[in-house]
Amino acid sequence: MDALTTQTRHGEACPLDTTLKILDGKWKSIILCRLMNQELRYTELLKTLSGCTRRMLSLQLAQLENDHIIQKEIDTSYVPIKTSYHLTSLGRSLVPVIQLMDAWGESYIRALTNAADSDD
Amino acid sequence: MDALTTQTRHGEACPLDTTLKILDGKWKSIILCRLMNQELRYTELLKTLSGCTRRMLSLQLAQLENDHIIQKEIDTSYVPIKTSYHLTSLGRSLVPVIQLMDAWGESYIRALTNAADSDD
DNA sequence: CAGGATCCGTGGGGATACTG
DNA sequence: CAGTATCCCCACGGATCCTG
Repeated sequence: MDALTTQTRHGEACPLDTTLKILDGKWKSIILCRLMNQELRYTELLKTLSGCTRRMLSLQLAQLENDHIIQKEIDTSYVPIKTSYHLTSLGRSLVPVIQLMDAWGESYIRALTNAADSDD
Repeated sequence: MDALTTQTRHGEACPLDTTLKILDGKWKSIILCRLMNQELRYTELLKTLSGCTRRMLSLQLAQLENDHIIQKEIDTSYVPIKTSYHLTSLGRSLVPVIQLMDAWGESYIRALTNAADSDD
């Protein structure tokens, strides 16, 4: 538990905060969900993220790549350049964490729903 | 894995995103770390968060309370009002999630450190 | 002691246009 | 196709002051 007592977001690295930083950002988590089971192209990804601008997608992808969570593959062999994104091994190691967070979110939502039901 | 395919942050609830929203905020995660093993007073908490303004602390605490993660106790029995904060049962259910995220962050940092070492 | 109200700056993100 | 560059706005958060 001592590792959790660090200062956070203002000085030295706190492991928990590192994780949050990597996951945070308007589209990071859903992008990771999308890439969890498959490789995807930039435009493919964009189409699955309704509401996300290209600028935003670029920024989020750049950050994830910079954090070594995803990797970009560029195919310049023919004219319309094709790029694709897939998880790195580090990115894959994040999957169980994401799954637990997702599971907790689910039970949280359920708990609140039940509480609301039994309330009024 | 289907639960992870929701749209995120713009429409209906996505469990993973729910978790991120609850944890996100400049001081949320570290506040939870602080309250993990003990109940703390407002000022006590503030002292452990160097750089956090009182306004910020109030906002973060209000959000956590609103999300039913922490609970506030007010003691009006004597003049300088004393309030204290502690985790709710929902908040306690978050602890294992936080621990996994922290553990992953730790291994992530280690991985990057090693990579940097072997690099240059 | 534990906040709330107000004022204000600044940077995150949208819209749009341009490029290899 | 897959981005980058520019402009611009508003919401987040700091500083300061007020209150039960």
